[in-house]
Amino acid sequence: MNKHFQVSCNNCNLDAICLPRGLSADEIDSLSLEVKTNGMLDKGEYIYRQGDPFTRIIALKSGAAKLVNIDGHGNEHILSVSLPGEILGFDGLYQEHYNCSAIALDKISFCILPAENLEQISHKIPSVNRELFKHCSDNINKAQQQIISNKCPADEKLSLFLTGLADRLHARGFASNEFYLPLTRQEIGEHLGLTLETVSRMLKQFQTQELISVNRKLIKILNAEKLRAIYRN
Amino acid sequence: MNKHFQVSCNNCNLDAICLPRGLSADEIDSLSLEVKTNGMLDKGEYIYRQGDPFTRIIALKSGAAKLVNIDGHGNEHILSVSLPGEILGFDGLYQEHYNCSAIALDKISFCILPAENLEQISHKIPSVNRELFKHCSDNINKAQQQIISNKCPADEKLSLFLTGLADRLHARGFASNEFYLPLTRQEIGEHLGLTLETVSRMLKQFQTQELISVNRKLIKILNAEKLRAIYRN
DNA sequence: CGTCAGGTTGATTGAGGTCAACCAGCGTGG
DNA sequence: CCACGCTGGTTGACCTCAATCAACCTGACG
Repeated sequence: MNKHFQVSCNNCNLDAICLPRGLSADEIDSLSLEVKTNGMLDKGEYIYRQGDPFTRIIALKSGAAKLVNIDGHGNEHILSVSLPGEILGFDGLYQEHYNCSAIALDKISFCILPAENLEQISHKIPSVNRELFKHCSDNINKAQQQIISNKCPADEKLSLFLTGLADRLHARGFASNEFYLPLTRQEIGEHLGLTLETVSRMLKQFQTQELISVNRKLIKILNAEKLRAIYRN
Repeated sequence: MNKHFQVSCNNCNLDAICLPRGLSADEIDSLSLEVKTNGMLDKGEYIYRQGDPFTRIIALKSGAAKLVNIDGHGNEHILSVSLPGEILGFDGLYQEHYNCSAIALDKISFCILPAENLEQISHKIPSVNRELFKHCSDNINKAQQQIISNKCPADEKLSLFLTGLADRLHARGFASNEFYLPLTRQEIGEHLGLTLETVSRMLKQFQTQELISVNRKLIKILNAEKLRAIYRN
């Protein structure tokens, strides 16, 4: 029975968050056969590029990535930060070309669902189809939250960003009150619609309020309640 | 052969934009059997409500709708304005509850794809499955564009909003240089992240520059080129 | 040790929010 | 038919938050 010696869906520790969520053992087995599990990239490398033809859906296994769009003015926008268990690439389905670039923030590993297999997998395993839709819907929800949080003041933006990140890390079994944030101040700003100076000042402010402590890119949340409360006013 | 006397996918004038896009005649026939085509609502009525359990996907047939999310502060955010041929409701798939309310801006008519039929349709007609994914992806793309355009100055926001609307109307065969915008200044502001006063001032500015003319909610685009150029700086 | 990217801090400015007054159109009821 | 109130819209004065510009600091690395 031990057909798969590599780490794959059926022995992956992310099965509760990633595509296999809610699938039977048999279904996960079938899924595993279609998924390539050997994606690896170093920090700064591209998983896919804005404008590239759509060739695959990606499941992030370890590390983190950013989705970056370059607009008509040449300005970079970080649309989202992706964590292990999240599925990237749905943005490319509509126009058959990716709408943004996915770039590794860390050394990352990931699984690949080739576009040409998508239809048959969906057809063969209806529950995978359902999960793909759910992840797609999750992307819509996250983007909508992003739209909303982009309209609030700088301190609330940063509070939402940090607590949101902590929650997502927690859901994946990582430490959530102390984590390494693999983004520069510039990048945090590009994500939240702020300048790097404002990000720096807000982080300082949170530190003097003893809500967090910051050591370069290591963030420690000291008072999660009060940090969350910033958004609620 | 004339099995369907009601307006349905196989005799709908939106087939090139809506779900039937790219389907064969037979496939459209099968799809028609699963879709309820008799949705009707008056201005201000809810198609679905934020928090409601996910029960259906909606295809807007005529009129316009807004997607509204009410945030933790009680503030309304208009996530998008929907036009005929667009598919609403994917936001509810992930959590099995709608993430926002869909509200008629006009007298509208729409088609309904009941959630309980979704999986079997997708399975029976793979090309419908593909189209559903594409529309889902389109939603992601539009949300991402929204995130980006929310970061630019007020005049660029309004320019993007008006030209984007004109383009979408044009693609649906409507007049695109003169249209009725069924939103108050307040609502335009809630969509673009501006106050109603700023919206009013920007509309005025565009009028004095003779880019548009405004009569209450009737917008006439006088100089599309220059209007577009505002975004490009 | 010099260089350079990333980060902090301060001074100044400006776009857009806020507050407030006022106006236009419109349905209602005396 | 007009007075009334009400919603939506416009306009002006003022203020605030975060952008901008600039100087300087820090740690990593060749």
